[in-house]
Amino acid sequence: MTNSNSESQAAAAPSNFLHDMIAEDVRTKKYGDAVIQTRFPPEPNGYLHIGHAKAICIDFGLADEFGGKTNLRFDDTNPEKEEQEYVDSIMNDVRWLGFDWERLCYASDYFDQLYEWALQLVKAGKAYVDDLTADEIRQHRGTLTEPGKDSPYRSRTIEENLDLFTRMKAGEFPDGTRVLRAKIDMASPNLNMRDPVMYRILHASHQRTGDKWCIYPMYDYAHGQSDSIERVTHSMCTLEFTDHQPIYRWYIEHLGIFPSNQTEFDRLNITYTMLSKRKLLQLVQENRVNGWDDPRMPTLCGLRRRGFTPEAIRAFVAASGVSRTNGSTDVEMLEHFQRDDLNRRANRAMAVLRPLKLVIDNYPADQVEFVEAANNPEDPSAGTRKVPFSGEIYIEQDDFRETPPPKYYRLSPGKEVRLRNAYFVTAQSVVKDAAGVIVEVHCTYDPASRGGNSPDGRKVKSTMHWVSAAHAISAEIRLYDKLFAKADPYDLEEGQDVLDNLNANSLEILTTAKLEPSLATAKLEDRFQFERVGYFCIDPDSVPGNLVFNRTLALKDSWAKIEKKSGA
RNA sequence: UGGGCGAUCGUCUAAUGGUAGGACAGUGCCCUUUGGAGGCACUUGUCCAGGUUCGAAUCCUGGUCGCCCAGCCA
Repeated sequence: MTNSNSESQAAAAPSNFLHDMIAEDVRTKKYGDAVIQTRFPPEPNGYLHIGHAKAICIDFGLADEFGGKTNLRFDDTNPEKEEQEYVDSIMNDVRWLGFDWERLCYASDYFDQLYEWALQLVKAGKAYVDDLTADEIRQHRGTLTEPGKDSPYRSRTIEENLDLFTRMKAGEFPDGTRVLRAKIDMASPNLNMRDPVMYRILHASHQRTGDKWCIYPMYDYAHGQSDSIERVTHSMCTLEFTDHQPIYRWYIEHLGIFPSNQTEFDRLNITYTMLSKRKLLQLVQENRVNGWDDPRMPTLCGLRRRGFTPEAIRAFVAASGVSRTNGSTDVEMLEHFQRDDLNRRANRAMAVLRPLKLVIDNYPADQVEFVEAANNPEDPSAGTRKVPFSGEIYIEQDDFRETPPPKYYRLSPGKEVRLRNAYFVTAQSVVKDAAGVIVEVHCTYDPASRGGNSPDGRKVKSTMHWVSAAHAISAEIRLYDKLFAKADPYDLEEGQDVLDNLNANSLEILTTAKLEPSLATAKLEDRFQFERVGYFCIDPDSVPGNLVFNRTLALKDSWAKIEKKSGA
């Protein structure tokens, strides 16, 4: 690798407080000679979204930077919400994003150990079985401003606690009748320390442990110890867990086990985007979208189907940074990194989304020529292709105006433009239907301008894409817009729900598009730039002969901007 | 209103007592066989008030504002 490359890479690895912290821990040998160990700990109760991508990049990326390891650990302590389908999708999405784990782990792998440790805490008088109902526990917990009250069962003897907890495990009691609690401090200003529940009774079958257990550990009782078992040195999580850090440490200290350390960072928020797993599930269940992988979804599978690339997502995450502030990154930044990536990699093609017939009156009848077109002007190694041209072609309806507005450089009566890679044409007349709608434009071409240049040096202001009518293929085109109508989806009126801010026009399906014939062989995962239009990919709904393209993103459109300004 | 966390261009983020910088967005110009891409330029910021210091975004004090916590969810 060249010097300048490594320099630019060092510059690209942004300094942030997590990086600095680990660098310091390495410098001071906080963990001796042990390697840096991190983990990505999703609960398999939904699909991963772009917010998780940030956590993944942090957990895996930081470990990588310091020569460490990262485990993928499923936080599967709640059998009522978790499913194998989610486990599978999560593994798939992590790999797709470009990461591979050192070990695949499950919190449920540690259920036996966790139970032994619970026994240990009971024997030490640091945990007790509580017979209070959920409601009574809540009442005893106190409020933000008032301390809680001890449960009447808090002072049970160790023997009684041991007996009861053993019988909880043995399945002697129905769901919800008893819990095991840590004996900490009911007056703590931190509500998480007011005797947190360690185990609840749940006669539910677990997707991995089956019916072995009818008591399941709570997150707080499982997470830190799972980290400890895996000898995780740096346990990164999002800010809302900051208040849990004391309980994370309490269990580790009182059990005397490997001291993993938790550090929190800010969640990723993006404008016009909602990243609540619960609400995303609701969108799916209520069919407000077409599944978890609907291309409008911020899920990784949705973004993938939409045509987003792991490279762009990683670049976006790196650029948006990590801190401890609550903010919301402009969705334009995500779009920028995706366009940037696709601009360099995507082959070009011509496709007319909303066709208007253009007839070249002086073009020899029945003549067909093949013009050469660059596959990617950004990358000469992508080569060229031949595109059929004839006297009847389709152009974009937007590219013709009978009475052009100011600064409109495209085709209008008497105006000469270039057809990309082909000829100069001059509009002569229009044909309208009974309703007065233009159905056909007639023009003449300059045979000397083949390839797109006139030998006399004549300039044109505009270059337009086109598709030969006789050679065009048809395809369904799906255009996507933002899923939410408001930059902040949670900007709600009284009584409104976040789903009331859904953008009613987030999907538009075009069925009359005309595409250049080379696109007939497009395959899943192929990505294209339809010149002057946007980036597109093949949707899995495609079948040979009946192609479906998804628009990943539109190209930036400075004409639309001009038009909007003059219209406003 | 108890506790915790935070506050730097419109947005995200650097600067770790010593020139407030980058990216996105925006604006203007140049260039262009994509009104794409690219190039150049410009604009805008340290929450407030005091203090320490030769010097403060950074340290101190006091405010203000925002986020999180009262699941047998994670």
